[in-house]
Amino acid sequence: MFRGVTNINLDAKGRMAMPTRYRERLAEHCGGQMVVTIDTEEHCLLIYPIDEWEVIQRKIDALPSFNPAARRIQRLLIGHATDIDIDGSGRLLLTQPLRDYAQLDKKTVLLGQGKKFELWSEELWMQRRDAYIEDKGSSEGLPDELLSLSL
Amino acid sequence: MFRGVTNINLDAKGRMAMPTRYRERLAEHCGGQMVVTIDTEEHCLLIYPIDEWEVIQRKIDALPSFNPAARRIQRLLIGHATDIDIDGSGRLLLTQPLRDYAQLDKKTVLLGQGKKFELWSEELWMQRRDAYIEDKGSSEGLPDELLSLSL
DNA sequence: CAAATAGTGGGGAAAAGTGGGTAAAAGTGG
DNA sequence: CCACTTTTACCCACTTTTCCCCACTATTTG
Repeated sequence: MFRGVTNINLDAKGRMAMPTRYRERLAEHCGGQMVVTIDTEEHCLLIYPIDEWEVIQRKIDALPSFNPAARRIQRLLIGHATDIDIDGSGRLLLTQPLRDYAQLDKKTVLLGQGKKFELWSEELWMQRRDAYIEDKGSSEGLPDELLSLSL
Repeated sequence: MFRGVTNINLDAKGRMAMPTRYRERLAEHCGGQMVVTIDTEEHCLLIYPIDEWEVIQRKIDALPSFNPAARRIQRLLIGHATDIDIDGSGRLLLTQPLRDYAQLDKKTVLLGQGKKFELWSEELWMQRRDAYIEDKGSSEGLPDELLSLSL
């Protein structure tokens, strides 16, 4: 279970140093093999350990091909999914298309999100986060599981 | 069950000394491993023993990814959840993002709240507390469990 | 009033982050 | 098919930050 927020600077080559506290787990869990793809709802990247990703890809593959929404998800998610290994210094080399999509320059933010990570441009994340915080109390559309949640 | 209110000064490095009366319980209960995250409705921090937190995270993780309200909670709560161990002197080193969110400078207030703690900036807490006291009698919207509660 | 315990502050070793440089590999064109 | 160019990946060294530990001060209690 990943969690927590980390500010990370990409270097001139577009490499992202994975925070050390995750590295050991990732190394033993999947040998540092990751899959990076895009979030279809937000301009951020999703970073999965390869085994977690494969489970998800199988589910997406199984969606009905003639449903337009399903096709959209398939093309976007699977189409952008890129295999990237963590190098000897614990870094991920992000490809140009991925960086472009999420508008990543130097300053980025990595969010632990359970079985995956999200990578945001710092600027975009701040905006999104502030919007979310403003948004409190709007409890329409909450799933029942959430309404009964006791924190 | 934690309870009670304590005034605590953060030091120059942003460290918060956990009151001694809680330390022993926390040490044997979870080895001093804590998880600190933000409250999505108020500008304060939530501090959980790690085992309590893991239960909550599993529930939140399981929420549907395409529900916007669920995404909001996931990004805010899990995204900000930071693993922090109590150091040899019984202190928690709070990260910059967490301190920023709750507007913590030096003077803070720690509230025991059952299975978790809340940490407020003293100033914000005073305001909030006064507002709550003013607000008495507004018993609309109380859940049934509360209406039938006998103190 | 003294001793013990809690609170506070800071310094330094170790680890993490960062930035190239070079060698190998892949791609391209003649 | 070979040679040249460009890209990729791996490695090493340097800088910065983190965190751990120790010492000092304040406060409480017997």
